[in-house]
Amino acid sequence: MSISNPKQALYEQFAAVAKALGNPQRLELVEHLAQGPRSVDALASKLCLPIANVSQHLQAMRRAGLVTSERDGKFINYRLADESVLAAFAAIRAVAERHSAEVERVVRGWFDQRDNMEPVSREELASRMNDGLVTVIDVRPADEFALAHLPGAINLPLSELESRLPALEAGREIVAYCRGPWCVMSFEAVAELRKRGFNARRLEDGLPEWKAAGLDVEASA
Amino acid sequence: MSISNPKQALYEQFAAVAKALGNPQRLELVEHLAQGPRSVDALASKLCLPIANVSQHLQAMRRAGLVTSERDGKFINYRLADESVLAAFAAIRAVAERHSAEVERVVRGWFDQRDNMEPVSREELASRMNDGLVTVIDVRPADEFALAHLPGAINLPLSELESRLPALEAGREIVAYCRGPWCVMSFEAVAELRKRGFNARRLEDGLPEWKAAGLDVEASA
DNA sequence: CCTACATTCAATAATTCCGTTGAATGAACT
DNA sequence: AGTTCATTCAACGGAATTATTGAATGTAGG
Repeated sequence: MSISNPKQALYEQFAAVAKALGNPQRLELVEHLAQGPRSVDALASKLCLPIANVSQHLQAMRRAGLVTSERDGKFINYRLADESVLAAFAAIRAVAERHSAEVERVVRGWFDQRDNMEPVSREELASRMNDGLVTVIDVRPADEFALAHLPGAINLPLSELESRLPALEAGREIVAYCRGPWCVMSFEAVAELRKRGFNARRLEDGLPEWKAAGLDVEASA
Repeated sequence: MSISNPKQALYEQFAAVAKALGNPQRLELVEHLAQGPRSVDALASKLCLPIANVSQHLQAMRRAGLVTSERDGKFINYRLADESVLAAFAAIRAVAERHSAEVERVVRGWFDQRDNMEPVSREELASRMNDGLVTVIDVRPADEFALAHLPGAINLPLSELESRLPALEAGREIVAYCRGPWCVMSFEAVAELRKRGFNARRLEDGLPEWKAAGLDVEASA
């Protein structure tokens, strides 16, 4: 940790950032924070982890400059430091996608039939939405939906999907999305919907990427 | 390492990639490999590290899918797996640049005067080169220069810079580049040239970024 | 002031990571 | 076959990371 050599000091800074991203739990925290600011407590219950554990991870990420925190009454809200953090996450994901047979394997585990599991791109969805050709469902929990969602999307949390299936118009194309490209909820939703005979596909990305691309989002009152 | 939960399995894959980048020495290896394929031995002597150490780092990176290796006679050449690795490195660098006061501090250590230390962008340099207005110097060691360099650049390794200064036309604008945006050699070169009264600036990026942008490179015979 | 509650801190143990050492492998050359 | 040389392997110790526990801090509200 000596600062003698400036070149080494630089690499250590860069490595510190990568190291802060080098943990599955912290990556999951990033994905949740990409939906919007959250308190330690809220994150802990989403991830089903001890609060102290989450707190420490968040502090580690703060030290590396990934997140910032702000007190709000009794709570402390963490948020992503800036868009570059999400970009870094995406870049790492891209490396993993190209290499890792494991990633492929996981995805295939969801779909026996690999045909037409291709996700819908942002651009494609945006144009279909304009034409009113598609029902967009947001499978995230209601609280995340309330903060921001795609315009016109209906909230159908995974836990309630089965019971609320009758509300969906059969035959109409359905596109499901959730937190991000590898958030498993939309995979599960599409698998479930297909099993029931719906014409369902997945949005390639999640809400954060949609927002980052400068497209409109809606918020509930 | 259990594969029970697919969501967790994904995050672990992603984390593994980030972890492989989360070490200063490995990042330096990435930067060198970005110049072109190298043997373990060549990398070890560039970084001044024990060979076994470098070998292990490279194997860790190979496990994470960052590099691939190929035997060539007695040597084993490692190379970056694909461009996405360099993109991930750049993304991490970007996070560090936004946050880290330390990064700022290091850069300022080189320049007392902060004015006109702004780097030249790729686009700007490309157009000036077309107009023949600028002398481009490549301050990397001769072997790296030989593999690939900017068209028309002259090789002036940092170690020989002082002795070969007379070869430079005074008054003409000089742009120096090296391995990448934070490779310190070009910082040092510019500082030295300025001290001698030359009108010198740094290219914002290094050779790998130039190549990745699809611009032309030259190679020596 | 006292309580409730969100968060952080401190201390611990289990695990993993890192660098070093010296031996083993494997290809090229004599 | 035997030698040389690049690389890898195996094993060790020290350092850092991680999850867990329980206590401490600090804010809000009665």
